Amino acid sequence: MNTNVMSALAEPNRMQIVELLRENPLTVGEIADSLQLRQPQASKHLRVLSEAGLIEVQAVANRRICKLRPDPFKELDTWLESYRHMWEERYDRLDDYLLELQSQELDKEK
Amino acid sequence: MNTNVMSALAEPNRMQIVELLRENPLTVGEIADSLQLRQPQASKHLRVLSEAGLIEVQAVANRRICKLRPDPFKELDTWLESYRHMWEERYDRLDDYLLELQSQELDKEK
DNA sequence: CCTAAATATCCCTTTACAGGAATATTCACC
DNA sequence: GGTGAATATTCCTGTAAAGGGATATTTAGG
Repeated sequence: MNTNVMSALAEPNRMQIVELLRENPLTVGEIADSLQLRQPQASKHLRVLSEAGLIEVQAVANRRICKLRPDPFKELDTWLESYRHMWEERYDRLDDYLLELQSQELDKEK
Repeated sequence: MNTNVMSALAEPNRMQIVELLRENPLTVGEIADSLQLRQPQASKHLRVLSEAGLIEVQAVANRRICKLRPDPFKELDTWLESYRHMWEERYDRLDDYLLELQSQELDKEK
């Protein structure tokens, strides 16, 4: 899985930006206002989100409209797919593992 | 969404540990070997994963068996749910937003 | 008890990154 | 062309976190 996406989302302000943009696209200024960020910090966070492919930015006059890109979310969803069996089926291979460890011990006896 | 989980997964080695543990539980030493990590670094990464709730550790003699916990993955899945409409339905409210911006302009005219 | 294996912790150094403040850039509009 | 609004960029500083190395801790086994 792409850790760039993860680190982009690991910063609380950026996570909030993403959750804001879930509703609808917003300009840089609107984002800064909503989250009580200074404009330069908002711009910096948006750049990180953009480089991670999480948002795309469209210039309209002297504003930039930011909107989410579906791709990284799709990828996250696909990635999660391989973990879903953990809770969808019974999944606790710990017992098996303990047995396996034990048999390794037996092997060493020889 | 919990950014602790995100930052835990943002570190490439920890992401690899998680993907390793998807297969089956493993001891600290096995993880270190698999990923060519020195044992102290492996322990440190595992502590971070543990504090984020991503793994649980069970002591068996002088080994620690690490296994994934489903909860954070479930939460991630739930969180993703609210983004799924982006690709499952047609979702491009940019046009709407541009119209909205325009009408704000018109308001200013007065 | 003593030893070796498995693991955790500590200290140190380096690096990445977030925030603050100032400044540069771009654009619409008069 | 000059002005102000929206945004980007730069520089600086502090801090958190990762890796390396050494050491402490726990446990089984002789």
